[in-house]
Amino acid sequence: MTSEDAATQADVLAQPQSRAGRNGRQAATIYDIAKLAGVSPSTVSRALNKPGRINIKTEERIHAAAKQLKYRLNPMARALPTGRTNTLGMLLADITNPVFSTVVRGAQREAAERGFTLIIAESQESGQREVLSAGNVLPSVDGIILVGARMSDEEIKDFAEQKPLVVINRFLPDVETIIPDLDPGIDQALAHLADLGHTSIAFLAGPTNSWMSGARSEALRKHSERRGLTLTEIGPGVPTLDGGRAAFPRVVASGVTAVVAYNDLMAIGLLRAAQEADYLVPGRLSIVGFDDIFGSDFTSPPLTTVRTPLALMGELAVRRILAMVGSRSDGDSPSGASSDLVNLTTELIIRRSSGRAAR
Amino acid sequence: MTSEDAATQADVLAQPQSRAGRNGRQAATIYDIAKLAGVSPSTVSRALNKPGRINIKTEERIHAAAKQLKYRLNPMARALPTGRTNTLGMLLADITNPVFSTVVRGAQREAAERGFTLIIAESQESGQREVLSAGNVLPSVDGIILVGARMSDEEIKDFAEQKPLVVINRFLPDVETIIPDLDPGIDQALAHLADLGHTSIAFLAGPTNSWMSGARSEALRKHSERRGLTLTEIGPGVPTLDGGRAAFPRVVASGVTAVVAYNDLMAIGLLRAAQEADYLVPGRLSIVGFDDIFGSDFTSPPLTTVRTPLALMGELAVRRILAMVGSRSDGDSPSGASSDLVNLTTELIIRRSSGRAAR
DNA sequence: GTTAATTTGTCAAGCGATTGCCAAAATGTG
DNA sequence: CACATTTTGGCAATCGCTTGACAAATTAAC
Repeated sequence: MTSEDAATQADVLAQPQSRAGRNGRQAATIYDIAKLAGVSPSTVSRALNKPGRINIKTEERIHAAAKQLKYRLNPMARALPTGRTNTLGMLLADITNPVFSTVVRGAQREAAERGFTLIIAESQESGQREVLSAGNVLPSVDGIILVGARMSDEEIKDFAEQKPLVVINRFLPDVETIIPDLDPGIDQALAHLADLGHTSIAFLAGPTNSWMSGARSEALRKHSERRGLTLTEIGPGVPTLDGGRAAFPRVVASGVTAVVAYNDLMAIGLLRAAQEADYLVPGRLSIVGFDDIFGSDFTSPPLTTVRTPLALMGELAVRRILAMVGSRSDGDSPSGASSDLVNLTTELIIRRSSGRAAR
Repeated sequence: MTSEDAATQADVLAQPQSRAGRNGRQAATIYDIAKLAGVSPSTVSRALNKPGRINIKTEERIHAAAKQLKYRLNPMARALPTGRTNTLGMLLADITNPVFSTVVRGAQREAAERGFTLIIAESQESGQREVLSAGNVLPSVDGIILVGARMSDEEIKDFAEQKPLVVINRFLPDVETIIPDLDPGIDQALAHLADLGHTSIAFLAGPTNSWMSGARSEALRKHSERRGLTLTEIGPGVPTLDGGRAAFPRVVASGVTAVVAYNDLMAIGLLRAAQEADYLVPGRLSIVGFDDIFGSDFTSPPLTTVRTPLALMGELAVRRILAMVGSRSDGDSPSGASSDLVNLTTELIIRRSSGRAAR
């Protein structure tokens, strides 16, 4: 056995264990291209990434070879030396909730447009699971978007130190956040309710660990005081149809004529409970939701709700992250990334679940 | 200086390492652990992946070091030598459609449970864009799930040769597919309609490039013939609320007393158009949808629809892919992966958009 | 025609894991 | 106590791509 034979055999052994198993014609690498085009791999890499760095003719030859071999860059392999994965992670509290699907949609489209891939993970409303998931995706993404984070401020900050991170629907000092301006929508809602003669209203709160529920409660309190309305808080409750449903008895007991729910899901749940109890909406009870999710205009009566620019928020989150990622290496765009040309405002959508107050 | 001192000092040295840019204390690697534990990197790798392969005491020491450094495995780095990414790609025709969100939910949960990550991409109902996305995610996933694929059979097969692939809601020979059994639901729907005195019904078709639309049309035709019902097909149309809305005039013109729509979105759109035109549902027109998406029971009247086990299908898709991935290397589970203990059946959910036929 | 400046492409060292092969250490056997 | 086994851990190559440093080739300048 000559040494060449030995090499050959070693070579054979080194082959990735019969990777052509059940399926899998092997993907072409830059080495294959290099061989075909008669250049070195590094030249291929340059031809593909730094147009102009090498001779135009070889560049063309390389591109041709790449096409011929149906070359596809391996993102994992690229990620190793560069540290950039071109992937973003999005953590949702609950995929089931249409609110989140809308945010995902906005984010996904924006990410795709910028050539980024979106990974999604769900925490199922648990802070613990959230920390876990975040940790899991962390190494494989360039940035993380938290939607309705359930973990603690410290935990979030901890992650924010490791990778660019933006939080949707929750405020945190020193962390990029995306929060719509609640004031216009809430003010309109309260004005609308006051116009209809309501003087005593209730807020159907969401989970305690939801920052946004607190914010809505707060804003509601502020504006109702200003308008001289009485505000009762019912809850906390789970932010789902069932959560809204379950609150119905307490709503009735509270004696209010109007309810603003933490979100549309709860509003709709409440609405249905009311209907099942032949409790007229809006005759005896006006209901206002939050977010204007898909389907909130299907109900009967269609839901009056404070619309939140969900898709836009997802989009914006991606843009922010990308700005952070970029400025990390390029040091290019002056850090004024947070300057929003976009205005994240809320507005009241009046439909028919709100009406004149019963007396 | 004893070796313990050395370890301690190594500990100190292992700190910050100044690579911190704008953010980013550097993630610990197995090399860091190795240094801290006083072993070689390969030993660390073994300790972490092949419990029992090394001495229990060193293994413990390594685990302690890993915890101390908050070690997190880098999936990219692992993917390179192993070829396995622990990531699955899911391609949707349209994220906006609640049908798809439900499938995503099922898939995401199952994937998470099995320790896999889900990447999602959207083709926005375009075959071209779909091929592109598929190609893009291909190198970074262990398998691909296509939901409502819009690309050609050949293109799908092409991808199927490169990576494990399963297709939801579309049939293709020689490719793993997940398709619910339409017969029970459709038969029930037709029986229900016939019972109510309808003799002439219409199918509101979806896009031509949707295999599922064809399948539903086909099954409808088969069962209505058997029952002696007249079936008209209206369409094709876009599978959205607007698509359903747009079809209203043609439905009226066709003179049928009942319509089965390609999906709930179209059904709901049609329903709303009818209401706006004061065309009574179900008084003058009965409407049956498909899928039972979120919100289809919110409408008024609530939608009668053929339910599809969407979440289950997503879940199953993940299980299938995982079985394929597994059998590729392990050669473990006998290829009877396709044996479904699960039954993917459809059933009619009777609500109030269907009623006695007008004559 | 010689030297300086510029282009173009190759070398080789990583990135963070995994793994076959082998040597040293520990254990068992007669 | 010498020798055969089994454990345990390290070496080094590899996955596919990027990139700083440098040499060869080409072009420009004098």
